[in-house]
Parts: sequence; C-alpha cells; structure tokens
Amino acid sequence: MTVQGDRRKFRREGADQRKEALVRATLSLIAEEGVRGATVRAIAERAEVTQGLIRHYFSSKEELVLAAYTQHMDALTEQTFAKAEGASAKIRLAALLVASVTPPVVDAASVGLWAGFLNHVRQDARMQEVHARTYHGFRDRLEALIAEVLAQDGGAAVPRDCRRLAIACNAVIDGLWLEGGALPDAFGAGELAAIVVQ
Amino acid sequence: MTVQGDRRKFRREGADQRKEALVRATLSLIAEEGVRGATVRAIAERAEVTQGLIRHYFSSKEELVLAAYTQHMDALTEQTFAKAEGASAKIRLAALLVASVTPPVVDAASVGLWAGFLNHVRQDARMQEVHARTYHGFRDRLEALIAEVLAQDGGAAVPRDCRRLAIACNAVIDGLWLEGGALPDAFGAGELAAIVVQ
DNA sequence: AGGTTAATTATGCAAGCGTATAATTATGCG
DNA sequence: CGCATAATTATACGCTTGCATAATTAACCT
Repeated sequence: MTVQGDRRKFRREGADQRKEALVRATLSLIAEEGVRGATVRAIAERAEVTQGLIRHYFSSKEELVLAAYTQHMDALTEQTFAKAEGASAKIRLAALLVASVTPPVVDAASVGLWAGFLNHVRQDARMQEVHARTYHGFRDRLEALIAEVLAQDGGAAVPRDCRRLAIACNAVIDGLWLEGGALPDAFGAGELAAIVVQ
Repeated sequence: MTVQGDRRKFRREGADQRKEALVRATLSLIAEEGVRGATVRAIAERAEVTQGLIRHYFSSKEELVLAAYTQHMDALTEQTFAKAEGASAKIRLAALLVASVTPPVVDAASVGLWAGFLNHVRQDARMQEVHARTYHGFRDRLEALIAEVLAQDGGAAVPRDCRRLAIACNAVIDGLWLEGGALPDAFGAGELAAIVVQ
C-alpha cells in the first residue's frame, strides 16, 4: 500500500548525459548571471532535475563550476581549430583567424561567460591551471601553423620568431574577440584576417 | 544611568564623503567578486561603517550599484581625457590613445570591474543608459579631436569621415584595453598609438 | 551647558544559499 | 515476475543575503 505521492516522475539517464546537461545549464547561467548567480537550484531547474542530483554527480558546486569551465575552454579551442581547414597552410591560418573572431566562438554569450568566469579564475588555483593549459595549447597549435606558413613562404622558420608571432597573433585575436562579442557591430572579419596574415 | 554598552564609536561625516566612501568600497568589491559578491555587509565593512548606513544613503543596493557604476564610468572618461594634453591636436590625440591603453585606465582592477558590471548592465535599463551616455560622450570628444587633426593636416574634415574614424578608433582602443588589462604583457603602447594616428 | 536632531549603530526578519541525508522509484537481472 | 541497486527526489539544517526598524549618540545651535 504505497502512498501515491505527487512525487515527480523521472527517467534514469547515463552519468555522462546528466553531467553534460548539468554543465550546459551551468554555463548558460554563468553567462547570464555570473558564477554567484548560477545557484545550485537555478542550475538544477534549467537542467530539469532537482538540486539533489547535482551533489550526486559533483561533490560540490565548485567542482561543477570547474568542470563547466574546463569543458567550455576545451570546446572553444576545438571549435576554432575545426574550421581551420584548407589546402595550404596559409589558407588554414586565415580560416583559423576568421573563425576566432566570428560566431559562434565570438558572441554575446561567450563574452558573458568570459566575464562571469574572470574573477573566479583569478581566485582559484585549479581554474588558473585550466586556463593556462588551454591558453598554451591554443598558442602552440597556432605557432605550429605559423611555422608552416613561414616555411612554405620560403623563409627559414626561426623558432623564436614563430613563438613571438604566435603570441602577437593571439593578442590580436583576443582583442578582436572582445570587440566582436561586446559590441554588436559586425565588421569585416575577412579583411582583418588578411591584415594579420600579410 | 545610561548603560555603557560596547556600542561602536563613530564620527559623523558629510553625506558626500560617506557616499563616496561607500561607492569606492562598492567598486573595489565588484572588481574582485562581481556585483553579487559585493554584499551589503562586505561593502559596509570595507567602508568602515555598519550595514544600516547604506540604507540611510541609498534606498537599495541596486541604487548604490548604479551610483558606483555612474561614478566609475565618468571618472574613467575624465581620467583619460585629462592626459590628452599637448601643443598640437595630433599630439593630444596621441596622448589620449596612449592614456587609453595604459594604467590606471587599463589594469587588472579596471577589467575586473568591467567584467563584474557586464551582465548587470545587460539586464538593467538604467545601467544601459549610463553606459550609452558615457560611451557616446567619449566618442563625441574623440570625434572632435580627430576633426581637429584632419583639419590641421590640411584635408577638409568631412563629418561623416570623422564619425567613422572615431568609431573605429574607439573599437581599437577597446580591444587593446582588454588586451592590456587581462594579460600582464606590457607591450609598447606608443607604437600602437602611432599606428592608429597615421 | 543642555536640548535637538540627524547620523550611525544594533537587532531582527523572511527568503535564498550550499550542503547533508533520508525517502522513493525506475531500471536491469535472475 | 520479484528483487536489488543505483538514480533521483524530497526534506531539512545552518548560514548569508537584502531590507526594515528601533535604539543610541555625536555634533550643532542658542
């Protein structure tokens, strides 16, 4: 004689799917309201589960936020390089630069996410680690691509120059990234990329 | 027979000084922890008063945050233009650009502040007003300066061109602003300014 | 001096926070 | 089917939050 309570119906799902749903909900909330605004209850509601489930998959909110940050940064890098296709190295570099300053890598949500994470990254050592790893990963791949372009252009690819170019290139990308995401002005990414490639 | 309670001693101060102290405390906390992290109690503690006083000077936390944002944006503009001095218009423009991408206009706290305010500005109509007013104010003054430079260079200063140049110039400044504030890499602001002036 | 008053502190409240734990129930297996 | 178990929900606790209000006190006025 089980009491037929109004207990909410649910479907059991794999740990990976649930975790990803929670991470997605977390990211969208952080983009809108920052880490502090992404409350456990709000995250659970957006992921269409109850808040207790979060603690079942993540040992704390901090852990969930770290997982979300990691996933986001990795996805961003991957997403950007995925579009860097083409016959020659020069074309691939150009495509990479264009991808770096156009949606979906650059949009309001992405910038909101960056802003939401900024202070948290500054204060949490593990978040800093993830940031450093992602940043260097991106730069290294960019450096390799630049080396290819230089080699193909005939000139010898001095490693030190490649490193410097990669850093500078990255800086320009970051600057444009903010510009494109924060301001709605759509401006010709193509020509900008061309300038950088030159 | 008044009970000598351990009630905290205090000094009465003018409304302006207290308000400014509260605004300063609010700004520094928002830069560190975002608007949600800047709690009424934390602000009061940093301003060395008790939390009740905030309600005495501001009708709500939201009002205090708005006042802080307004004060910060105005100060930023003023601070930037204050350094734009020089004999010729061209020199003044160059000085303005340099000031726009060097401390104290650009530093970690300033970027943290920007990040902390971003989502709040996006969601609050009055904050958007302040942002728009400040942004246009800056751009208009920049436009006037550019017009001067063009006129001095001999060419006729077509208003439409000035407007466009001002917008583009502002975009570059914003990009560099993020770059300089978020990354510790100190890079030659002078040469950048030179490029823009050209 | 002493009284007035506004500035300031102290206290309390309801709601929301992250977290802990117990109660249920969907699902795979014999 | 019936049982076991992990996934999920429900509930509760202590703390913090923004806000309201009462109690105190520093400073000014005559």
